[in-house]
Amino acid sequence: MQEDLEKVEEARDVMISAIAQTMVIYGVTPSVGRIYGVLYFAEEPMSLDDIKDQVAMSKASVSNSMRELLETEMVIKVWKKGDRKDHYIAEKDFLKNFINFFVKKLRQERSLIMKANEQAKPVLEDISTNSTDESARIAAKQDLENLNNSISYFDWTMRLANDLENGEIFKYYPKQKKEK
Amino acid sequence: MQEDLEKVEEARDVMISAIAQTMVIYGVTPSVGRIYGVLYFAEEPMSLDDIKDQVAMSKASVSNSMRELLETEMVIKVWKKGDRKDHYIAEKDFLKNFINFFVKKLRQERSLIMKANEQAKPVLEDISTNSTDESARIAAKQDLENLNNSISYFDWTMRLANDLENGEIFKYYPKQKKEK
DNA sequence: TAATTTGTACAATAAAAATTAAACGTTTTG
DNA sequence: CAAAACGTTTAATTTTTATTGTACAAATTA
Repeated sequence: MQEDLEKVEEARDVMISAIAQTMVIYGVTPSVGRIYGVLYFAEEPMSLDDIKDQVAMSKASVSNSMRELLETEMVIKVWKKGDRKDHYIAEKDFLKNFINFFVKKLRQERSLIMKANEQAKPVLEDISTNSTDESARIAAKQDLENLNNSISYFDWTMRLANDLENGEIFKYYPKQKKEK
Repeated sequence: MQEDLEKVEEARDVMISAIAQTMVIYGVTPSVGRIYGVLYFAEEPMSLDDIKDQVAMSKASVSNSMRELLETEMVIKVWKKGDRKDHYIAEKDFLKNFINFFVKKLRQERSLIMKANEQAKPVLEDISTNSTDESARIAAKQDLENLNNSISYFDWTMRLANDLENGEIFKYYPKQKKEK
């Protein structure tokens, strides 16, 4: 059957679209998602030009997208002997991708808020104990409490992030569903 | 001290900016983040107009932002007796917000991919067993394997999402850091 | 019931982001 | 060493997204 290969291609396109849309949910551009999808189904490493042809984008765009995918480690670069071009393959382990992506966000979040907290905390502590303005004292105390709550939130997310990263989480949530 | 209140205001602004930036990481617009930040530090429920004045945006914009914040349950609507306007307060529990947001994304992701899988699976199964075209059979088999891997990925994320939602996760990752 | 107030919908505008074409610096090849 | 091949950078363009002003419907008030 000549058309069977085409049918497989069609099925792949459906799945590639779904993968791209999924990635859009998490904030990447549709093009980046599409490229990852194409690489996901590629039977062998693809060069920039291979990808460019398949997704019909400019080389510059593909190059930028690849940088993003490499940064998040959803794609890795490989060398093909005898070929000067860079080649790329998709990291197919969704769980690994998910964890990479997610841990990065959690750390970024913590870093942002903690930086602000460190700036605000001494000011608020000073005012909450020393100010002669009662309303300022009250406001400062309230804010300090919120601030401390946020710290314990990060304590929690960091425990989660660490266990996601080092695999401890799989003690509680094993990868393999029990067969029956 | 007259200026102490101003210092508290400044400290709040720093933290509001950090909160907004954090939310941007997770894909919301800076304006939405800013509004949440303002509500986070509000001492009482605020009306649309209150918010509009404080963030210097159009009423339409604030209204749209509120819809988004209500959908993700980061903000809730409350009624103030004797006032016709709607009033809003921020859900301050970061952990709750995080879980809400996150579980939603995981479910959305699963739904998208599963829909594509359901479309592709029967086609691929047919080809992989019945096709007379060997290369099509091989490709289809390969794709089916990937597809099954993705299903077990979702099995995992759904176990996690459910436990996040129903609080079981706190058995393994308790909220309170042990005091010492 | 007419006049106000409130929140939202909608079309138009403004702002931001992604995409491209062209130029550039490196590296490789002949 | 000159020419060609790669991949990236840059500035300009296109596309997308967010924001606004205006108009509207529903509810309230006088």
